[in-house]
Amino acid sequence: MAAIASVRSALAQVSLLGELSSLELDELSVSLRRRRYRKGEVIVVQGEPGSTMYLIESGRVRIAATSAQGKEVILALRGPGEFFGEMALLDGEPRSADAIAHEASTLLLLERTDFKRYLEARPKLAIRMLVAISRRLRQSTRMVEDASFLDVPGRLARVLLDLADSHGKQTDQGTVITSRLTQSELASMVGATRESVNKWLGSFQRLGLVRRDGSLITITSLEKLRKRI
Amino acid sequence: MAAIASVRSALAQVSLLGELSSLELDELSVSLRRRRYRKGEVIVVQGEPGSTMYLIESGRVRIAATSAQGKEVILALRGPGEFFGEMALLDGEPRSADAIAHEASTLLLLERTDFKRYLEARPKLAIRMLVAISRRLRQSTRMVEDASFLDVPGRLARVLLDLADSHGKQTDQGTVITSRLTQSELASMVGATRESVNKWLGSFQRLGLVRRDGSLITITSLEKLRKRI
DNA sequence: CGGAGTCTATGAAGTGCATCACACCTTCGC
DNA sequence: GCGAAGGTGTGATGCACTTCATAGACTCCG
Repeated sequence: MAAIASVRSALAQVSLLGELSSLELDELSVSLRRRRYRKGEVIVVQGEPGSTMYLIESGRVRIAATSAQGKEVILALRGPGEFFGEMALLDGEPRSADAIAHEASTLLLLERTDFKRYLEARPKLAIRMLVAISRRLRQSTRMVEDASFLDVPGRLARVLLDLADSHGKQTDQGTVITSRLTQSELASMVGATRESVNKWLGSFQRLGLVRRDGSLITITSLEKLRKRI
Repeated sequence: MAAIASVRSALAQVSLLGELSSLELDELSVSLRRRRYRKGEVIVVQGEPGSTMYLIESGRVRIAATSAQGKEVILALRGPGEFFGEMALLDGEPRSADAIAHEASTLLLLERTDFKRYLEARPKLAIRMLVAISRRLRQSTRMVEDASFLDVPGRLARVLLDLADSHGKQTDQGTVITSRLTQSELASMVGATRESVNKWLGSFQRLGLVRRDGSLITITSLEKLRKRI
């Protein structure tokens, strides 16, 4: 179990924009364990039973699923202040996806029994979680819509805009996507092949919608890219 | 406002397999309004603000989204005992999809203020909702996976099996899908064209996986169909 | 009843995207 | 600093699925 003071200070920077308030985290902090994960380390694997929920203190975690043929879909990238692994804990079903440390990360672990206890005692916390999960459901439904309404360039534009939103930083050049992503990873988010993503990224660049320096992508015009959806 | 006694009796049949327990519904019943919808009537439209949550007393409701080009995706079919419309209410965002009465239905309406009040006072209810929404999220992520892992026949098999699960009735012939669905509607659930669904349904029938009498589909072997995914 | 509207069936042609193949480039560990 | 591994760039070929076209069957209600 992590020392309360250190957890609390760690949470200070997490809680501002996070999915749980600092007050709620303070209360939880006694039950939290902290653990570091190296880049690429597997945190949770699809299909296994799970009794732990994870809070991201620092780093990034990739939520993904792998097909029988070894193809991967990236369902979400989660960053500091966000949580994951709550579903298996709530409905008792096996883990619905894999979670992998996308970069070196430190996570705070909360066990089912503690979680349930807090949840029952604190209606506000439960409502907070309801709101957070609602948002996820909303995002997930939009992905379903996009899969059937949009073609590859449209879905790519969407993914880039979403990344700009969640992992973007304003600069004079435009909005930089701070998470470094390979084209293969982008492809797994888009639901397309690496080759297609490569082709369309090139096209977007030629149209002046994005700029690329190495693997770093900058969106020069969010507006124009939005029209490309 | 519906009379308490009548609502309670109506809820009796709803609550057994439903997403909320009969106790919870009893408490809610004073705040519920009841309303009938004709087949095809629009209950909620995507993009509008919403402050009402709906409980299905009887009938079926189709949750769907429509693209700019007029194409429709059916995200879910909900039946007696299930609810919908809770998301806009929880996170305050506009409605994420349309809701249309798939057949003549009677719904119980709950307003945001009442909903929030109950939720804050009753942690058990909040947890119950968390579980229900978790399950939805799980289903939604699986749809995202399927969209990228499976081809049309695979997705069709999946949809048929899901329907057998949620709207199926065991008979000597196999599992009958009780909701009458046109091939166009099936196509909107599968994420394919009506023509493709037609073709593959035919193929499934020739292989002895399903049987069709008019628009009624019977799955003769769940096992074999599962292998076809 | 009959005819309009909707649903099913099926085949021919077109296309967006995956697959395959290969060259080049970058990065990082020994 | 060099070799291996992983990432990028780009064309050639194939195919799953859509689109388009057309005909017949069902159904419902005036």
